[in-house]
Amino acid sequence: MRIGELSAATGVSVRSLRYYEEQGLLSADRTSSGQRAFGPDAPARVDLIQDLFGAGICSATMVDLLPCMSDPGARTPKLRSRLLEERDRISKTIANLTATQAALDRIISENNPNEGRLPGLELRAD
Amino acid sequence: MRIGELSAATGVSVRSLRYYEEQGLLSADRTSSGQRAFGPDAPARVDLIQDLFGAGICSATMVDLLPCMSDPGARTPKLRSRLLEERDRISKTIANLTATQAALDRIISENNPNEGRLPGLELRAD
DNA sequence: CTAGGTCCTGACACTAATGTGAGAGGCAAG
DNA sequence: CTTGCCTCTCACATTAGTGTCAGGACCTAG
Repeated sequence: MRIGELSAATGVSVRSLRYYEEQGLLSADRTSSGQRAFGPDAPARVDLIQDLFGAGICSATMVDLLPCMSDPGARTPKLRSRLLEERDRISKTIANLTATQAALDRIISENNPNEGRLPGLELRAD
Repeated sequence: MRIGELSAATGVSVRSLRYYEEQGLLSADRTSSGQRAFGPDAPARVDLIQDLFGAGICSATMVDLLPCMSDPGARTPKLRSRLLEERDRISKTIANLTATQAALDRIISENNPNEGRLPGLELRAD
């Protein structure tokens, strides 16, 4: 699979895919002429990388974590504690986001007193 | 309240406070000599700003949103839809994070088969 | 063989928030 | 007045991921 195909398959830019490889998140064989040749599980790998990026995990951390994600045999105590640490960080982020979302909801309902009411029964705004 | 006090009160660096003011997130009077003088609600405002930053809302968006957060009278249809949009974005982020957290949990339990077991009853690792 | 589309590397730009440092001025205590 | 700490502005650096451009090499269709 060439890089353009992988890009099309995942929706991730060619530039980013090269970056992922550079960071050691993604491995690719090379053809004799030097072009990248990705294996069939590359798209799933890219999807996973994107999810982890979305969770705010940086590439350096991913480099540490990824080996033990696909291969439980790669577990070490340090790696396990690293996983727990990240899980914790995500938990805290979720808690913060949930609180912020609740705050926004409060503001939204203040700003829109008709929320959830039937049309035609709007409150007067003034 | 001078900038150093506000920094101490909130745990946010002086540099960041100046940045918040520059971005229009935070207002400060000036003394005749040009030093910033923050009002008594500045700490709460800074806390709010920090929460929103934590939720991944950038300063430009905050500039739009903040006026209608403290003042429901500032509501406009555009502002309301902006609020809803951000609330939605946060919802999606929470969903993604929750999924990622679940994935990490799965990996953690694979990596740690003794999770939740009583000490002394560990499974053999090999 | 050639033309067009794809790929390569390398380098520089951008964003957004924050760090850091320089040089200058403010202000309160001794 | 001086000393020491705080503040001011300006400006450049950093981080991480991504965009974009340049110059060159590859490869497949015609």
